Amino acid sequence: MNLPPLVQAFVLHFGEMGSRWGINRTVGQIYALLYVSPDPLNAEQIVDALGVSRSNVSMGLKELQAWNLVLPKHLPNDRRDHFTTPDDVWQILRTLAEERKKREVDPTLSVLRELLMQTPASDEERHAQARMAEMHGLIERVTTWYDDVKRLETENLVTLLALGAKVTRLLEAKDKVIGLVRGRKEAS
Amino acid sequence: MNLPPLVQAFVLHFGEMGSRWGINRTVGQIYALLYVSPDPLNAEQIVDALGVSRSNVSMGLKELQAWNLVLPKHLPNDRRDHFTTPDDVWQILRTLAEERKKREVDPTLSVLRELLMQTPASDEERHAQARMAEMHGLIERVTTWYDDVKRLETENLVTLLALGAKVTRLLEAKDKVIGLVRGRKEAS
DNA sequence: CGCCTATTTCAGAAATTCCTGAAAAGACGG
DNA sequence: CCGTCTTTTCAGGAATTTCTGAAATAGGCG
Repeated sequence: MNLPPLVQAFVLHFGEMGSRWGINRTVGQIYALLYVSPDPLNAEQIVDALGVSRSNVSMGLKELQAWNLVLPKHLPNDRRDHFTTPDDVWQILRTLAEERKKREVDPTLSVLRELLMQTPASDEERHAQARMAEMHGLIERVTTWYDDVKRLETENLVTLLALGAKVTRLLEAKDKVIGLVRGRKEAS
Repeated sequence: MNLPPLVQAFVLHFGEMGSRWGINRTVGQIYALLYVSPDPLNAEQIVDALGVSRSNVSMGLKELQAWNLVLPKHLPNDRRDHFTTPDDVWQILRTLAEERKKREVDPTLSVLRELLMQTPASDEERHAQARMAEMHGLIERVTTWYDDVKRLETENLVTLLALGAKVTRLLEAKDKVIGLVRGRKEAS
């Protein structure tokens, strides 16, 4: 690996974190490299920068494209594929949230729904199903909230986050706040 | 494995999802089993239910306790340790969020801070550092919001989630809403 | 088409993670 | 402090994941 120290430290960190994030070291490193790179890179440049095999880079890029975290970009007068990460970090956050939800939450939600349809055959199953219903209810509430929030423009998302703290404090005097929102809604 | 069909399906699913969630199959299965079990279980019962080795269960329970997802519970007249998951799913969500942040976000935040302190030695490093600053800013905003929200009582958290959608829509007419909140704050 | 360059596939090697059985350590009552 | 029951540790085997090099495929261009 032959990179400026700052870039190298960043790339190595992403490689190490890879396993905690459900990707492998090479994929983490490729993403980090593309993220900080001023221009799109081709596979050969990634091989040189990271010192891994060409085929490993090919597979890594494929996976990153499946995650929508890396895009192919064609340069004029160059047959080779070049790759970049999207510039906008807020868009990256949205993509990440969406993909992780798809992989980590949706399958469970679907299994829960299926199991909740079945008729319990014993007290033990009845209790288990009640617990599954609690879990299902929780996930539904959170994902419903997420489905709303994910549509926000970046500007509004930032505002919502910044506001979050304040809304939070107001909620501690809940009745008052609910009255306020109701009143406002009727007035508008 | 000898479990009622509903429970077994749930347990097997958690086992399969384990790898996507950064835990191994056995750990996922143990958690699922304890989650739907009406009473605390001891290690031997888990071994019987899942058909894995005693030592594997011991290690799995240790890991789940490190995640604060499983608690030891002592039954009277029984020397063996028994284990449960906390009942309240909202508390489970908080724990999960906290632990994942600790493992998946905090180390990166700390590396980013460190790298942002350094003086770039080239244009390439300057650009890389600017990108790291963008990432750092994003994570800070999100975690600041999270730090606020995580303190909420369950009741208020549920309200915030349910409200989320509505706040969202109001934000599309941002100036108006900001005026509203400012006005309210001054009035209170 | 034939040639050249770029990319993907894939079998198996390498590395890592997971799991087990055996042994050690711990905990308690007698 | 001994015997019994329980839990933990850990070396090494099993399983899985990752990575590589070689071969196959693809995609122009003349």
